[in-house]
Amino acid sequence: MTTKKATIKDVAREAKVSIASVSRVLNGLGGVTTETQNAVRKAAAHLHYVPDSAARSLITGRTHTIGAVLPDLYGEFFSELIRGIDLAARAKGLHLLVSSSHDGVEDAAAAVRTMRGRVDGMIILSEFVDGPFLDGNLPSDLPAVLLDSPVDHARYPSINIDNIAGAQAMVKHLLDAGHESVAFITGPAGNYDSQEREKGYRAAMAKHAPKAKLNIIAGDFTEESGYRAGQEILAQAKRPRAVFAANDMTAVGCLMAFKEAGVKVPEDIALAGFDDILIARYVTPSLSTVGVSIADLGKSALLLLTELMEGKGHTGSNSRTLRCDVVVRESCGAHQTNVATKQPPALV
Amino acid sequence: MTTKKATIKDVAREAKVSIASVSRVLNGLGGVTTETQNAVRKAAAHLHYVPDSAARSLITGRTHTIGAVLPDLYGEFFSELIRGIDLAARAKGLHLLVSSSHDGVEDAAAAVRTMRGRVDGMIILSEFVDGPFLDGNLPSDLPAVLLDSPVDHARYPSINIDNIAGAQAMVKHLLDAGHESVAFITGPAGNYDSQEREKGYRAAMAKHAPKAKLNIIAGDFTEESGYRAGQEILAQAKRPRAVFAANDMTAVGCLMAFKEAGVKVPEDIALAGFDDILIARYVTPSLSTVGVSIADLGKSALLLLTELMEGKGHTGSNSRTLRCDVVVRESCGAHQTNVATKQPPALV
DNA sequence: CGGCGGAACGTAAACGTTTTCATCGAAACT
DNA sequence: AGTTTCGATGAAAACGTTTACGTTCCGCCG
Repeated sequence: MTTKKATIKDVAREAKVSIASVSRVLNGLGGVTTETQNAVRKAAAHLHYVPDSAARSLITGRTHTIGAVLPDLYGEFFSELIRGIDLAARAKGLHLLVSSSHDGVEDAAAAVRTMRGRVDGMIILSEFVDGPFLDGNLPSDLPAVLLDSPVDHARYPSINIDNIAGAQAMVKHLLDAGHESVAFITGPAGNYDSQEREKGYRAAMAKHAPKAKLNIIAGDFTEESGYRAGQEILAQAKRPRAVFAANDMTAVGCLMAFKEAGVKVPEDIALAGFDDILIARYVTPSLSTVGVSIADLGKSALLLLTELMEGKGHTGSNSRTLRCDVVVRESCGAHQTNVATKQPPALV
Repeated sequence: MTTKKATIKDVAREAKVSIASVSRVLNGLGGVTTETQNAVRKAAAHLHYVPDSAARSLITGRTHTIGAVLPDLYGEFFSELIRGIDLAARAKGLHLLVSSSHDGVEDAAAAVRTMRGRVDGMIILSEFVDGPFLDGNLPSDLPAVLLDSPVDHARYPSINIDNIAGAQAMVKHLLDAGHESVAFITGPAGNYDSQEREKGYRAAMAKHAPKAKLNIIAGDFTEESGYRAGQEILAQAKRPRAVFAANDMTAVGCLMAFKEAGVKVPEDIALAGFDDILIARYVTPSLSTVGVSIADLGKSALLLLTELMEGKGHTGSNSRTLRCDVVVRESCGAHQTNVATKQPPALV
């Protein structure tokens, strides 16, 4: 990195060709002798030439950058998501412009707007986006994919976690483990994920324990709310045999309440969460939960976005849904080589 | 977002002025009548005009974007760091280009190079950077600040966590709590943070327990290595009364080994980590540790970077160091309103 | 041998800004 | 009243590319 930066003109002069030829060679457009190709490459290398991305963007209209607009996520979710997006983006030769920590509509709108013209596409994860928001803040020709969003917009596909199936599977698992009554602690009232998970809970109960009564306690995804919900549950006349919290932090709070009251988990009451955050493995007892590969979510989003960017418009049905898995640990009472639930031997 | 995008010419035509005046108004350069100002603003608003950032970058040479190059960090550290940087950047009207998950020199070098020309400055956190790396991959006129790096480069300042002081404080705390012998579990051999923390351990021991023998076990920052180290410690002829691990994950692994062996923490042996990751609060017993405000680290880095970008070059001494604090929880045996270690009443 | 097609290459326009410089008029001075 | 000064404005250059279009040259076919 010695002197001033070399331009395409310098390369052209050094290689004794026109700038058009330099451009052709460096972009691999063909129509150039191998001879001049070599001359150009040599000159470019010699001068440490790097094309000016601003000039290029100006004329091509492409930035080779995609933008990610994210809310104030908890650590792990955030890092995994970015990791997934970034890795996939790099593989496609794209840069990643990040704007995180938005906690209001106006905040998110501002972020989206300032990215205008700086990106070729966007990945948006925000509970505030809806149809009007998108129509009002996104240039109509900018490809975008929505993450974990209920909105079904004609122009923008979305990728969702299969909350319903995941919750359903966990509730079934609890039921199968012999806990005939299971309570559910919700997330914040308007939250999409929470609503979906509740649907899963209801569906599983309806299907596998039709005569059991539903037992739904309000929470808001915080540890604090889980703690209160736990106390509430202990105060109930007829305690449930198991508790399924809408996310892991809530479950952890609930666990604290149980511990404090001397109620044993899972012996007295089983417990499960959703998300499989890192902490889940380290609380005592370790927390059974529903896991999602967040990195895959990010990767899928980017891949879908690049498809959009490469012309094929949103056909209206390219939304995808990502499956999630029950991860069994100690808190649900069905852990380890449990002889009772062991599989029958294979027939061969 | 109705039609095609409006350019400065369109605004000029609509406002019946020259493009120069439009530019002047929109950039607040003065030398324009309030009358024309209004006309321009009105026209711009009417056309939904947004200046083309590529064209602007092309001529001004500034991108209003800063780049962050980061390794494969664990969740919380990563998200907090980005959050700190992003928030500070937004406050300064800067965008954030992220490239994460680098696990090799070549990887990091590539990331740095592709950002060339797209950013006005860089924040780099990588164990691979050293003098030659910087000289070879960074344009000489590009401001950059290093995070948590030992390199003392004339051109690039760095911001470091005060590992030594933090470790020293924790060891002193353990000693003060009555644990006369404390062992130390290191991080990976070449790791800078680990080395600094070890220095702190040695310094504190030398100062506050000069006759005690040093007891250093090798680890590598992983939970697994902590587990092995824990077993090793239990096998020692003369067990230490306390263990200080170079990071929290190691401490957690160590804790698992102790639990498994039926050794009680902190009664039989006290334990402390470093980093204050989220998990530290949730293990049983909760882990005493040394906390750092990572978000502040990111924020400081950005602020320092903007100073560099605003002209005042690196004076050679604008490296900063961020203090960290002992956070006392259960595992060190000095928790709660411990009368023995209460402060004497103030003299007034 | 003349015309023609195509490959290689160069010229110049275009992208949308910022910024220098010249112009113009009016106000302010002598 | 003539001249100067100054503030507001516009014309045009410049930034570094890509790309449409022309030009040249060569080989080929009729």
